[in-house]
Amino acid sequence: MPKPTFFNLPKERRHLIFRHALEEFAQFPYEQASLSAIVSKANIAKGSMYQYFSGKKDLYMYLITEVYGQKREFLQPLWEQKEKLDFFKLASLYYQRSWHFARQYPLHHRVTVNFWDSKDASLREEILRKKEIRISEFSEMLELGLQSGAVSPDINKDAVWFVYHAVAKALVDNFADSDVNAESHEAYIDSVLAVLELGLRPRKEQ
Amino acid sequence: MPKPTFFNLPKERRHLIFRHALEEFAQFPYEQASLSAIVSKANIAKGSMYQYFSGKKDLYMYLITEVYGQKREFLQPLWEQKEKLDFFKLASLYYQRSWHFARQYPLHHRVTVNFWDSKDASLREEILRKKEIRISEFSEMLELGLQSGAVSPDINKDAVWFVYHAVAKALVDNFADSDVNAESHEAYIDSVLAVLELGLRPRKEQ
DNA sequence: CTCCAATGTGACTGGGTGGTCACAATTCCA
DNA sequence: TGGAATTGTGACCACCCAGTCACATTGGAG
Repeated sequence: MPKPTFFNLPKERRHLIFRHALEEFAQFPYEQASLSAIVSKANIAKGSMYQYFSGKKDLYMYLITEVYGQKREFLQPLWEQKEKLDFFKLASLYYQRSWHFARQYPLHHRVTVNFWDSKDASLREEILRKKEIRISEFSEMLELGLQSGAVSPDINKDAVWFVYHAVAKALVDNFADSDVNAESHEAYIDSVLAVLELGLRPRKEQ
Repeated sequence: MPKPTFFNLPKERRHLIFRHALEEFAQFPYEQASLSAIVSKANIAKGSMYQYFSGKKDLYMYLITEVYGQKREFLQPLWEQKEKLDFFKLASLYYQRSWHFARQYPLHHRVTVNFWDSKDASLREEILRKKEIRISEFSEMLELGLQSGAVSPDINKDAVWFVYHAVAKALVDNFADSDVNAESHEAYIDSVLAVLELGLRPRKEQ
């Protein structure tokens, strides 16, 4: 939690700090990121930083909540359509939009990736908390798919979550910084999701 | 490449170094791992290390090739059966065995995970090289599946590779250190692979 | 204008890092 | 046994880090 002093700051100064923290933690995982580098690039005295935050981890956690908050806002519109669309269409939109977020805010994206990959023990619980949220959102989506009959009732739900989570992570991680053009990557995302939808075994129907 | 001196060493001393390097690089990614910690735990003078290796990265690359060599040996027997088994059976065996490797040699496994996740520019090319190898092995497997008719010809091959790679990575990474019992995790692996085989959409046949 | 609280500052501390080097110990062969 | 080549050593260097603290600056209320 930032100290009260931080919130008294003019918003441009808060922005300055946010921007440079974002850059540093996008480039390096928590342990390798350097507070000294942040203050030096932002032209802020080291001591000032410690008037705003109790330490490196405090700054980091502030950044993380801010970044995830913005990501949530970005994805929000999608959830409002969840009743109207079938599972596969919703999944497609969801992962398309996640990729667009990564594309539009590459620094935010890299921060979340570094955070997610972090092995630091004291960060694990926060990571697990966020994972729980994702699981429950996905479960809700999947449940709707099952009820509507779009998704086969024979499958193992945990396994489905696992597969989608793994694939989505790879889909976003691996292409955020590549210079593929948007339409072709959107098509690629859909062809990956088609594999999950139809399976590898040939289908006799249709 | 280690210096000649290293290979003149009695093998128990080489083992000593290997063991402690393994532990350190299993626990920390390259940048965070400490050469000082390795020499101190192994009771070896810092200077000696620099008689064996030209630096930290040299030691690391030696460790990486060693670890991947051992993993390759471990998975070798599987490839000899590739002509006899169908795609899905082979995939199951392959990922089962990968998991067993991670289970049996957790330190080796963690080293490979840290290596794979590394963002260091000078390590990237080595990572890409290893990725190419995996891709070509998998493509071979998939081609056999297509020829035998076990795999639908309508799918996008790149997308299939992508999906399997992502899922396999998650499957091994996330459960290597958990204390699940072996049989139940083997079953879980198969249920995840079943999702990929059959797809989420209900099948009318059967 | 005065005074005091809030904010800004950067030299400094203690600790860690990879890498070096002058020298000591050992090994091996003539 | 002598002497050269190989191997072992740890104090030391320059650098970087998170965090501290005594002090300077600012700004607003009375």
